[in-house]
Amino acid sequence: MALRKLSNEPEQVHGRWYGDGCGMAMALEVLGERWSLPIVRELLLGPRRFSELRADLPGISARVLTERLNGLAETGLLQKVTLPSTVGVEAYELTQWGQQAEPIIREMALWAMRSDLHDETLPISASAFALTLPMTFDPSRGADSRGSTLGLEIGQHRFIAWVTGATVIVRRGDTSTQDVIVRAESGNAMFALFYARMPFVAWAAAGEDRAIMGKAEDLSRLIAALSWPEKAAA
Amino acid sequence: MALRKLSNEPEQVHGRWYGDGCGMAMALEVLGERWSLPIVRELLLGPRRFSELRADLPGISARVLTERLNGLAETGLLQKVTLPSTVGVEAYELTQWGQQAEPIIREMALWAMRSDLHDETLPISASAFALTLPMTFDPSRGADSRGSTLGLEIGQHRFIAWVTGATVIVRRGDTSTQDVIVRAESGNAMFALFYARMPFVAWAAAGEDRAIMGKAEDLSRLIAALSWPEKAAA
DNA sequence: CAGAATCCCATTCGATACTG
DNA sequence: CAGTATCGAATGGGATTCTG
Repeated sequence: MALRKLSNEPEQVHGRWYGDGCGMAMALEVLGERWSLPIVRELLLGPRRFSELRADLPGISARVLTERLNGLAETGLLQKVTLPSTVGVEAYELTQWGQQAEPIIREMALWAMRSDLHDETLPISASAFALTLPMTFDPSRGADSRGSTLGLEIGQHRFIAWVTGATVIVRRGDTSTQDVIVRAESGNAMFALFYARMPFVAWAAAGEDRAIMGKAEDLSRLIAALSWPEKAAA
Repeated sequence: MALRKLSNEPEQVHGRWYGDGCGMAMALEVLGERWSLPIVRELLLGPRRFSELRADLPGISARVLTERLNGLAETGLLQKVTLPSTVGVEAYELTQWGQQAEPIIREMALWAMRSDLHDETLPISASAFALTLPMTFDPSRGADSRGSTLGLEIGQHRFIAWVTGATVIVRRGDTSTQDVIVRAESGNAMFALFYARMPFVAWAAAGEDRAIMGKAEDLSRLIAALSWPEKAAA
């Protein structure tokens, strides 16, 4: 294994461990199990509750989610917390180290986006969409919105985003006071607006609960600064 | 699934696929199986033969290696080639797209290196060691070696490396004509020299087939510019 | 709602042996 | 050397049920 032993488990010279001193192999042992990375992705923008994770990761079973959360907590990627805001609500939050896995997820996503095999029409979670903004932001395309803030409402999810220097910051947060607010029912609907670049009016009319409120020009400027990676693979 | 269907496989709504439009999920479907990323890592610095891969990935079975090579070839990450140098020798080579997976591996490795759980004393392959050089190179630490080249001899492996601008380039290649040549029996031995920073003489004496030949000061300068990430996790 | 406990099947992995 | 073939064992993980 590429992990120091956490407890006194039986010596397993073969078995599941790579036994490889390369850091990548150790990362695989911590994050390589099925569903681990999607869970981390869902937590990157803020703590989530068990049922929220289940809802945002269609296909995961309660059993596997429990196992992964416990495993990731044992290895120090996340921890169970009681949210200060509401009373007694428990949630899972990335540790600092877990948060630092973001570049791994970013590079995987950017790599996949460049492939013809990637199917953008599949359902995409609110978090996954929100994370594309910093991934695809290209500061050379302008969009210095003088501190203008964007509110993103995707189903029940609420994010705020703003451009600072060469990057976009995204967090979960209250959308009500932002300069421009965009609402849609799903990440895929947001994709149509931000990357397929449907005209605002047509886009808003194409769904039940879609809206663009506030300074639409700020939104235009941000969208213009996003660039989906070009397809480069066979 | 997050892959467009490659052929007419049975519709598998559940099963192994994430069904997630996020690029990361697609990457997991292509690269997430056990041994896939270690195989790609071993190919990053140049084509390798079947038996070489087996030797450099201790623990992989012929069956799994075959399966992975075929699978990765199907998805376009690598291809079987006949090496031009020797007659009729077949090997596996990354495609351009496969080569672009390097940032994924780099971020995973850098992330793991920062963890206390990472055990650097485990065996490390020659390729994995060679790949650490560009990962840990910090141009702000000097080491502009005026085009000086380094030959790395690790067991039967031969790499050349040189500093260009802010990065280190590493490739498989002939070591005989380089400015300074380092030879050792394993990646771990190299680790002791480059990162544990044993004094050259003591280091060379600590193993059977170790040597530093040529301009030792060039080697010193390079080593001084490498910085293993600091441990940052619990 | 948040998980623990069972059950059970499909897959996968690894070891060994075999072949062109 | 470059894989195939076969087989046993482990386990991953989906579905269901139960509990506090």
